[in-house]
Amino acid sequence: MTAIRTARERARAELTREIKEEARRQLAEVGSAQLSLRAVARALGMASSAVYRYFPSRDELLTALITDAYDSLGDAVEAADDPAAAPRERWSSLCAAVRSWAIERPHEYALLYGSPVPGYHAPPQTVAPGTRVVLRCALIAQDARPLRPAFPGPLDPALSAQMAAVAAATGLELAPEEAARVLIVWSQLFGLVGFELFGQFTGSADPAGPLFRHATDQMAVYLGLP
Amino acid sequence: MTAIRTARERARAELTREIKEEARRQLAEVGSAQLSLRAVARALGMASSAVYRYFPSRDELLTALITDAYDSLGDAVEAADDPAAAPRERWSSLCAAVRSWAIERPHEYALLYGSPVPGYHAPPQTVAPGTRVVLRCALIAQDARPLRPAFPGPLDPALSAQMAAVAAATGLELAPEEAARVLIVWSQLFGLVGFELFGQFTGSADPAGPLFRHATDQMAVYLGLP
DNA sequence: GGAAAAGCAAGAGCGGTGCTCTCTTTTTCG
DNA sequence: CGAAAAAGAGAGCACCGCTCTTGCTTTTCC
Repeated sequence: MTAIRTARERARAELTREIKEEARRQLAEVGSAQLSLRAVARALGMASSAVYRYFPSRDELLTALITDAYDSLGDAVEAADDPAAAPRERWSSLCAAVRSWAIERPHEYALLYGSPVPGYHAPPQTVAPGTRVVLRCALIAQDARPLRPAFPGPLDPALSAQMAAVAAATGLELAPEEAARVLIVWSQLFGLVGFELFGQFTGSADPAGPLFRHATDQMAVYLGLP
Repeated sequence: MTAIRTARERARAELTREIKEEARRQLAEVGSAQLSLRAVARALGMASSAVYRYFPSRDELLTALITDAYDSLGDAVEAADDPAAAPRERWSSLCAAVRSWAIERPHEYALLYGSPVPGYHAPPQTVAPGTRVVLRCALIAQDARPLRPAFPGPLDPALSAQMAAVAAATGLELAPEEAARVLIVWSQLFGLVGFELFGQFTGSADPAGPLFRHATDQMAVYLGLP
């Protein structure tokens, strides 16, 4: 967080914030691919070329929205998780928080977990905030150790090595098999949310709330939470 | 399938096919939101306005690509499923087929299961071909009955009613709890594939093949396949 | 304090897009 | 054959991302 010293810097920070705010508003209305820098500028009463002083391209603006969204989701998830609660409660709360966040901001969710925006490749700086949710999942699993045994079956050596590397890199105390379970339930969680948001459950589990709660309960059991 | 009688109708069908073909080619290169009707027309050596005689809008062209893609995926999945094989083999083959299909056509996969195309809402005619994969999942489960018991826990009455309605509508002989398990593993499957394609496993389960196989094996157990 | 440097807003302009309209040509069919 | 239907081509509209130039303001530094 760099300190703001001059009035110009203050104005710049303020306007940067306003641009993102307006962009988020339009994103919610028309979606990421229809998000127009010119329209944002118009809404803010400035020339379109002026916006380029703040974001060098439309993709850079989208990147800013992505990192903000990851942070917003991370905040929501971490706020919903009470480390003192029972492991299954923690897991249910996390899942519900992800789902609520997604339902309230479908377009932002799509920005994070839908198709990568066309022609756009996620820059490295979006990686760190993007891991907060899965880290929280892993933390819940770690705090709940020893986990109940999983389905039997040996772990592929390659997978085992990957999981050991992840645990080492993140400092988590999780056996490879446990880390794999975390990744599995994590992807399952977002598979469910994505399917609900993008209409795949239309006509079957519709509304998807009951299936979601049932599925997350089952995932807690699969994960081995006591 | 309406019969083609005149030369004009034949030419129309042929050109319709060529437009879709070229559009698919460009889709693979630049993604759905960058897909340009004008560029398609240019590649085909025709005026952009002429394409509108075949597809009244860009969205209609995308819809055609979507239904084609659903059919292509459905074909691949059904071709990969040998009803005479053991249930777990059937399930593994289905999962592998979905993954292969997706990896070979990431942009088409994104069109189906990524964010809905901006400003675009899936028209009803895409619903039917979109259910082929989940129907095949359900078929495998049905053929494998009796399924091994799931994790204990009562089913929410609302969910139970939804699942019973689905089973009735599709003619599947699946208990509500079993139908719910099918939906869960189905969404899990696409959660995994989507995460791999959209880069969420980058840095952890990377490459994602081992995790994918492990996860699908576990899902087969969860589903209760013998 | 005042000049130089840096930052900023605005406008014009380029090439691209989806889509519509009009005009001409080609094909079909009574 | 001739009318009607279908198809192609081109111009044009409004919008887009992005660049460049032109003035103006603020900051910086001597």
